[in-house]
Amino acid sequence: MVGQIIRCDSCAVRHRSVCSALTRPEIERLNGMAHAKLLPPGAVIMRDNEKSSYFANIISGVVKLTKSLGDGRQQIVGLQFASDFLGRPFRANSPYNAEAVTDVHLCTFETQQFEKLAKEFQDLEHRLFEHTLDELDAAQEWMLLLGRKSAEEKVASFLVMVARRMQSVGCHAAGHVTRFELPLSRAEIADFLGLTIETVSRQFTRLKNDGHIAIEGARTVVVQDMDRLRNISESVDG
Amino acid sequence: MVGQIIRCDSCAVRHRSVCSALTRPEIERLNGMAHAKLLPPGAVIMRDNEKSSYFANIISGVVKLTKSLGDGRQQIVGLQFASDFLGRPFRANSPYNAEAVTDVHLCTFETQQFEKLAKEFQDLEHRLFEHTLDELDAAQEWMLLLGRKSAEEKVASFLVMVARRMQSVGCHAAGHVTRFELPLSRAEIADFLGLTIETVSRQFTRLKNDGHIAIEGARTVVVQDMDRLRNISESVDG
DNA sequence: CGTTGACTTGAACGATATCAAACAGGGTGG
DNA sequence: CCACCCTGTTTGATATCGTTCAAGTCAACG
Repeated sequence: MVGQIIRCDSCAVRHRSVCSALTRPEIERLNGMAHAKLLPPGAVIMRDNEKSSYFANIISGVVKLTKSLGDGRQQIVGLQFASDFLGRPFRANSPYNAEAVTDVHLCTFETQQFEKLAKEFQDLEHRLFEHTLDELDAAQEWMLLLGRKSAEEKVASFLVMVARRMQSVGCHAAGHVTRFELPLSRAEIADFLGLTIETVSRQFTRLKNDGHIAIEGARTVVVQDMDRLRNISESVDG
Repeated sequence: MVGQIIRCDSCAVRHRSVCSALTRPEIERLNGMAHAKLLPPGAVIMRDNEKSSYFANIISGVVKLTKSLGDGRQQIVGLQFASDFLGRPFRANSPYNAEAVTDVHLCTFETQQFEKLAKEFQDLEHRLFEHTLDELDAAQEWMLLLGRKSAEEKVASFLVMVARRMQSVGCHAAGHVTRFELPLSRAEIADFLGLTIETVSRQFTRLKNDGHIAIEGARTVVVQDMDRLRNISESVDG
């Protein structure tokens, strides 16, 4: 699980992650403090209110960030994909649980070393800042969804978001059809949208019956018309 | 409305705002580029998706950040109080509307000048970063509320949050009683909690009938037992 | 006073939750 | 290879919470 030293040169997200802020000599330095980690689905990466000993870039896979109420109700407050950064710099404790959703490939850095590096190279801290701003944008967009959208709009929004962030497997050139795998189970989608499993399922079959999507074995979705789906997600018309 | 040059020395939030990161010579420089603004309730400060020409520290008052759907449904995605910072550094357009809720006293900075200053003084950018992290924490906490809490829990959470951020007017020393003015109307509270005006009103009278709070003329609330209210807001018990 | 706007209260409705059962696919042991 | 279970998903029936629609109250103000 805890792997060997990373080679930044051959890193899949070298130019998309926070590392892209670093110059040649700086990346060498980072190289020396990076460790690979391969986690199975369900593996806990960070725990709410507890100190985490490392930060990480996601090389591949999907990570969910969750918060819970005392009685077990849960809410996913963020989904992180390849090239995203995990962990709160300059904070003692994690404000949420982080858990691998798929197989996840991480590139980890010991917190103190990394924060020191961030202080030293302003561009790195700036990149972290930019990433945090993106997270804030996403969070506030999701607040609008959670507070004001109907179940159908929520599910449509979710599909649009996933389609945007997952690599599309189907024929992209041939037109507007897009096929992709859902990284989340129905239960996780429910936790993301503030709904129950049953309601999520019903909305999927509704979208299917209305001809907006096709479903292949619960996890694969084919969007017939992405613009139409986007309209549903924002309730542009009936 | 657009006022004169600010005197940082006598500023009420000098040591709590992002300015606290600045040393003597730096603050002098900021002093030169600051302009006071006094806005009435309802005044629009920034508009979703539009460029804003200035950043601002809130000297006094409350500002709401909102996002809307095409058909008018609205969600408050952030509340900003005295010493908070307004505006998204390093972003072309505002991701939300910002509107004065009360009379608001702002200390504004022209965007380009200010971003230049942030680039120059790393501590200032770092302070902005910290503030953004706080905003993200608040946003994710609110996602849990919007997605998973009942109407009663939402209203209780709102009261706890306001009590924490507004200056308490009542007797604080005498025990657990706390009296404060709500900065938001029922309609605004509804937009903040993802509820309707009617539901908010009903939950207020419920909390009142159950003896958890007293209400004086719609805008003033007296919390009888803050811990009890906090328990309701997190559903610690029945 | 009469009007206005913010808030509260009531009754009926509807969207989503809850409870319960059926279904489907994948893995295991016989 | 099949029967069986296990888990995730779908579907159905009913309940509930919050919304919607409609009055009604109250204080501020002209």
